[in-house]
Amino acid sequence: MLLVSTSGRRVTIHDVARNAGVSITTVSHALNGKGVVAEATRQRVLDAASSLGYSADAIARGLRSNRLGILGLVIRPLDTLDSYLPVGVDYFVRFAGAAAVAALDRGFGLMLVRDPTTGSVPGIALAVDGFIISDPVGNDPVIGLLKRNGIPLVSVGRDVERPDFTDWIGTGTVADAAEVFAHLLDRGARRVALVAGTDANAWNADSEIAYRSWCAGRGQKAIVYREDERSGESGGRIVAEAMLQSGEPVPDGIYCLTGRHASGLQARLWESGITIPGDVMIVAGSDSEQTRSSTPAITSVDLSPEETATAAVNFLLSRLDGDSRSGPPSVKNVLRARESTDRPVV
Amino acid sequence: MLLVSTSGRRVTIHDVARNAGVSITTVSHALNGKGVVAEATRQRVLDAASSLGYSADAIARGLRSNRLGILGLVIRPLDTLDSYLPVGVDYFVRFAGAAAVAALDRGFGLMLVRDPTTGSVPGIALAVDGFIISDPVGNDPVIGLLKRNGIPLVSVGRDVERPDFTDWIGTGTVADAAEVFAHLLDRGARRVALVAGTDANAWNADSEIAYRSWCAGRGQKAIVYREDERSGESGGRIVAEAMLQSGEPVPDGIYCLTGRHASGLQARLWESGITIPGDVMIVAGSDSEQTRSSTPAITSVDLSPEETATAAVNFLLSRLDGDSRSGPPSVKNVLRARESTDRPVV
DNA sequence: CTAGCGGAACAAAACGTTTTGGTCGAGAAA
DNA sequence: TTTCTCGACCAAAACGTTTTGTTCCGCTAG
Repeated sequence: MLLVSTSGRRVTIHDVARNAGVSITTVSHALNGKGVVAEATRQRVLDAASSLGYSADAIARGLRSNRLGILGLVIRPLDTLDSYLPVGVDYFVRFAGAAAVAALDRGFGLMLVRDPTTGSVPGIALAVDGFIISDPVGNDPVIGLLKRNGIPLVSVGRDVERPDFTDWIGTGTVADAAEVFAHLLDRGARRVALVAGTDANAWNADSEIAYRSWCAGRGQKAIVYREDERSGESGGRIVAEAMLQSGEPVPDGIYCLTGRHASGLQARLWESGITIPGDVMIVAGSDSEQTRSSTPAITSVDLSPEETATAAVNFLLSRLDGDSRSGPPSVKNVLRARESTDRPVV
Repeated sequence: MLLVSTSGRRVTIHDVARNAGVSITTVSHALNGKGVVAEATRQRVLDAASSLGYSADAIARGLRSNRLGILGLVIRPLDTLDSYLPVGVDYFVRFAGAAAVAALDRGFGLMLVRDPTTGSVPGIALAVDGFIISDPVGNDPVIGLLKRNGIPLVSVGRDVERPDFTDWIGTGTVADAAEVFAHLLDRGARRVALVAGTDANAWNADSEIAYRSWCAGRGQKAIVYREDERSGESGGRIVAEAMLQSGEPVPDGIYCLTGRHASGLQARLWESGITIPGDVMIVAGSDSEQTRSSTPAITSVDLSPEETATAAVNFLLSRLDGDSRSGPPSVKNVLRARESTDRPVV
């Protein structure tokens, strides 16, 4: 005997119950392994469920158990723009994509959300199970909003002005910087400059801190340029211009965080007769299509977006499971050496 | 008098009702403009709601009205890869980002979903209000699955093997091709080749159709190369190699759909002493960081991801509103002329 | 023989909405 | 006066689950 669902409607737990000749309670228990059901009954329920193609309605389940099965993702650097123009797109699409995959693998969906503090947020945005905030700015209002609403969250990169918030994943910024400086030093650089962005996030802040302390340790004067992330290659050219006009000798090693800046910077220096890596070596802080395809190709830090995203998802889910002990995972990035620093080690 | 919510719990419609001294029915009606409520009462309810900071629970609403407030997005070309490696990242991140923004603006969230036909899908994926499928493959199983489940969907680019499915947004593929060929012809190309990808989507298929019919119209022999999208720049080099080895003269105009192929193709030709645009002109079918930053910069079709995504969201939402008349919007792309075709018009 | 226990099942409550189908008056039409 | 209509409001059902509390029954310990 096979009673099909009552009508053309979605097949519900009631249909399964009727089919298996038990109550809906028993069905729920059998399917979720909750109560105590006889093995024979359990089998009967399972059979009925699968033959009917039943799967529990996620919304109804969400209503009852306050678990929707969705994670929210806010990529803050993309919020500072009017449109989602390609600023370090390479990194962010890989990050978002990998986060989606990791979430899916764990049975969750991933919802892309724009800054939920501006204007009206779809109510659904605050109904998700937890949030990942990528690269929060200082004292980030998004973190404030979510905390106020009691929504679990985890960030990628710390909030530099919120020391009490510790649920963030380090992105190896300081270690990366150290590796870059060592790389440049090994190849003979003696006057290393830093080109940072202007967003108030941990990447910029911590890179600069690492740089200054490295300078201090070597007795070198710190040379720091800052340029808006959004300005892209032309911003890199502006920095190059500033270096050329500064009256000081051009640095012989440059750590330029943003890939697009690095590309423009290199192009401009090249045009003014400076050879790379002969006269100046350049390292970009974020590997991208651009640093790979520049001529010469630019040595870059591969920020491991896939690993970072997966770690972020796992970290958030462990928090959701009530595990508040486990510390944040740490991700190891790797420096991709290319022609822009292709000099013999001294 | 201000009665606060009963406890530390979420503030519900009951709290608002109690505060305003009306029934929850009236609150619901007042807030949604549904029934008929006296203006004074409506005000009272609105005040109570805002003073309590009430907003309806999206999940409960979803359960009752079968509207979750989420749109699903599946970017098919990203599914053919193991990881979300940067294949035309430029286009897709802009597309996904713009879709998220457009959805948010209309009060919806955007959920990123991987191919829901493989493995177990989170139930929530099938609970969303509608789907956007970007660049479906022929007879796409994802479209099949969604249709079977009665979930509204819209695709970007048609399913080439599903002529009965008409809810797709054209991406101007044929018009783009025509413009490209005219551009090349105007600048003296007489032997134009097409380099397509291998994915079974409309972009590849329709571009080739347009190309062959253009060839037929001019009595030119069609020269078509196909190369896996995933192979990136090295794939472009492989095609260049094939052209050089073919025994035939190298084409004097090349329409290469994938940006990364175009970049590698150009580099390889250049290395073998062929000048661009002098000997060969190249046009890429998809504008990207790469085509912009190649040397020489490559003339490309700007696929207008922002406009396309916005159109897709609007189209889907109009379908959700039950408007089945309005045809799909059409998006106009623009050809960005650069150095790779910088020859005088003959 | 009876009280107690525990396995197996179920009825009903709960989650927070929206919607259906009322009730209750007051004024208009007959 | 009676009947209708309509504005204003509300009680209860419904959405599809999960969870709580209960019942039933057979068995064992006393």
